[in-house]
Amino acid sequence: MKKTTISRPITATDVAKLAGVSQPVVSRAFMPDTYIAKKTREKVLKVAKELGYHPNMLARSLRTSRSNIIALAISYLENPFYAQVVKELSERLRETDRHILLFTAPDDNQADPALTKVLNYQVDALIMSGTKASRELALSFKKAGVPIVQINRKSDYSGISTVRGEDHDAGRIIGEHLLTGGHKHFGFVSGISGSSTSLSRLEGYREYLLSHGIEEVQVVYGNNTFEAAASAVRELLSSKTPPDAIFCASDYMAFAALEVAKYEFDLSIPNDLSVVGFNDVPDAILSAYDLTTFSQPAALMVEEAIKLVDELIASPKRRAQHLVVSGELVIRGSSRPSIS
Amino acid sequence: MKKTTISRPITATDVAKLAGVSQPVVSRAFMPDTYIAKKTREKVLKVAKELGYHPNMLARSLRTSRSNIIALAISYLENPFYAQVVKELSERLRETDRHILLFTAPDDNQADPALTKVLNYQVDALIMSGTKASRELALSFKKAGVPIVQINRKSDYSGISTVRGEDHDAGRIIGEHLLTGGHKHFGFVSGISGSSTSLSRLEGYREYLLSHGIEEVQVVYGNNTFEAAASAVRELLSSKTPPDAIFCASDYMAFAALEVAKYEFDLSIPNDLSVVGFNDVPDAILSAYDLTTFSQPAALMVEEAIKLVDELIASPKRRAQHLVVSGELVIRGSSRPSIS
DNA sequence: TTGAAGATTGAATACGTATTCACATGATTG
DNA sequence: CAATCATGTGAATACGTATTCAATCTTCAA
Repeated sequence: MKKTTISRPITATDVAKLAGVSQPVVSRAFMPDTYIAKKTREKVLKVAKELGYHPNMLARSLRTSRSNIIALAISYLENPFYAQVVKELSERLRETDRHILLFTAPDDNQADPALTKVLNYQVDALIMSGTKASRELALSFKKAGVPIVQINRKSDYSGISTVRGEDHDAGRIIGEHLLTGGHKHFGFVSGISGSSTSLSRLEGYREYLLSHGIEEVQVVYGNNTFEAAASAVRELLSSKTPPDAIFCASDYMAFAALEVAKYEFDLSIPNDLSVVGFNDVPDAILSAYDLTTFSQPAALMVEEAIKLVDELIASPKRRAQHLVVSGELVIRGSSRPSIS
Repeated sequence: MKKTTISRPITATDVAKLAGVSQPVVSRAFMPDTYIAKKTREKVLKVAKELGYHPNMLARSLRTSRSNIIALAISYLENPFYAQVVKELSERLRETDRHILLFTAPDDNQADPALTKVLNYQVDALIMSGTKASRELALSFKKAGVPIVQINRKSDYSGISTVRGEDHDAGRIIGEHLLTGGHKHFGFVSGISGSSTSLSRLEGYREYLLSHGIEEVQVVYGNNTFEAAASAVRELLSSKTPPDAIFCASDYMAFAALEVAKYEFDLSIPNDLSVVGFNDVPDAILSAYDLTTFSQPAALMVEEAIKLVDELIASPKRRAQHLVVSGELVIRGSSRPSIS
C-alpha cells in the first residue's frame, strides 16, 4: 500500500538553494521588469518547474498588499442574468490572473453582513451585482481605499461607481411600445421594494404613460423570485380591472407571468395580455416564451465594470464614475405589435 | 470638498498599544479556546471595535497555513442546476465563515489550467462540479494534502472523493418508464463526450433496454449547452428511424429537445415523442415544459460534499470516499404514462 | 589603462499574524 | 506556611515573500 506523504510545500528558499542563488533572486525570477540576468532567470525557472514550485500568493499579498482577488457580492443567482454576470466576470478576470472571492446575498437590501470582513482578505476591489452596499460598507471601503463598483444597481452613497442599463429610458420605450399596441390597463411587476433598477424602469414607464393620459399603473412586487412573481401576477390578474399589458422588471419574472397568465388564467398571449420582460436572457427567445424584452448585455456591463475597477485601482483618488450601457427593445411574440 | 484620506489599515499592534497590552494578547482575544483573562478579552475587543480592527486574514493564513477559503471549479453556470450548486455551497460555507474562490471551467474535460495555481492560495480544499480534475491536478493536490471533492462527476484518479447521484440506476429506471410507455425507438442526448455522469446514465439506460430486447439506442452529444443540444436533437429527429423516446442527460438539454420537437418538427408531446430530463431543476415543473425528469437534489449533494470536505480536512490521511445521493423519477406530462 | 556607469546579486528587513516559551501572578493544596 | 499548580502575559520568532540597499562584477568610453 502506497503511503500518502504530505510534503511540506516548496518555498522560494528551496528553489534558491538548488539553483545556487539567493531567495530574492528567485523572487525576481517570477516578477516582470526587474533586474535579473536572463540566464539566471531561466535557470531559476527551470529548477522551479522541476520542484513544482509556485510563489505563495498569501505571502506575496501580505508583502505587496495587493491580492489579485476581487470580491464579488451577488444575489439572485437562480436568475440567468446574474449567473451570466458571474460567468463573464470570472472569465474576464482570469485573463489578468485575478480571481473571484464569492459572496451571495439574499437580495438587494441584504448585502451579506459578512462583507464587512472582506477587507481582511486584502481584496483589490468589490463588485456588487443585484445587491447594494450598505452605508457602513461604503464607508469602510472608502476608508481603506478599496473601490466598489455596482453592476445594475444605482448607488446610494458617494464614492461607489456604477455600471447600469438605461433603465429610465427603457421604461419609457416599453411604455410607448405597449401604448401604441393599443393597451388600456397597465401593470408593472417590480423586483424587491427599493430596487433602484426597478424604480427607474417604473419611473420611465409611468412618466411616459402619464404624459399620454394614462394615470394608473398597477404595481406589484415579484421580489425577483419566480414564486413571488407568480403570486404577484395572480394578484394583478385578479384585480377589478386587470391589466392587459404587464411590464416585468426582469425576464425571469416575466416567465412567471406568462406561466400564470397562460395556464392559470387561460389568457391568450398577446391577444388578451401582452407581457414584456427585461434583460433578454438566452431563454427569452424560446418559442415557449417568445418574450418581448429590453436587451441588456451582461457581457458588456461586466467589461465596463472591470475597466472601471482597473482605473480605480490604478488611481484610487479618482472620484466615482457612473456608466450607462445602452440596450434596445427586442420585440417578439409576447406583446401585441404597435398599431401603425 | 472632503479629502478622501486613505488610512493605513489598523493592525493588532495598534489595538494592543491603545489597550495597553501586547500584540499576542490581541491575537488571543480573537482566537477561541486560548489563555486570556475574560476581562482582558473584553477590553481588547472593545478597543478593536472602536478602531474598526479586524484581523488580517492573509497574515493569519500565512501563519496557520489554513485560509478558510475553498476553491470551487465549476462549469455550465448557465445551467440552473450548477447555478444552484454555487448558491447552496456559498450559503452553507458561510455558516462556518468560509468563502469560495471561484474558477469557471469551459467543460468537463477542460478544468481550468489556472487551477494548478490555486494551491498557492493555500485553499483548504477544492470542490469541483460539472468538471473533473486532470491527472496533474489530482497529483499536486494529493502531494499538498489538500482534498478534492467532485460533485456530480466520477473520479478518474484515486484520492479524489465524489458525491454523485445514482446515475446508473436512474438510467435503468428511465429506460423502464419509457419502455412500459410503449415506445419503440430510443434516443439519448449526452453531455460532453467523456462526461462520467452521462456515461453512467447511458449505461443503465442501455442495459435495461438491451435486457428487454431493445438493441439500439441512438446517442448524440448535446455538450450540456442549449445550442448543441438543439442541434443534436435535430439530428436525432431527422434520422431514418427517429426515436419516439428521448432521454436527455440534463433538464437544460431536455428543454432544448422540447423546443426543437414542438416548434421545429411540430411533434405533439408526449403523443409523438416522450422527453425525459435529469436534475428536476425548478423550471421543469413549468407548464411550458412539464418535464418528466429524475430529481437530483443539489442542496443535498452540496451538504454531503461539505461534510466530506470537513472530514478530509480534519484527517487528511483518510482515503477518498464516494457518496451516492439518491433521487427519484418525477413523472410529468412530457412522457407517456406507463401502460399498466 | 582607468574610471564610471550600469547590471546583477545577496544580506537584511518588513508585511501582520499565531505560537512557543519563559516568566509572573495568584490560587490551591498538603 | 511552603509547595504546587493553573492561569495570564509578553518577548521572541516563524510563516514566505518583495523590496530596499550596499556590494560586486561587467562593460565601455575616454
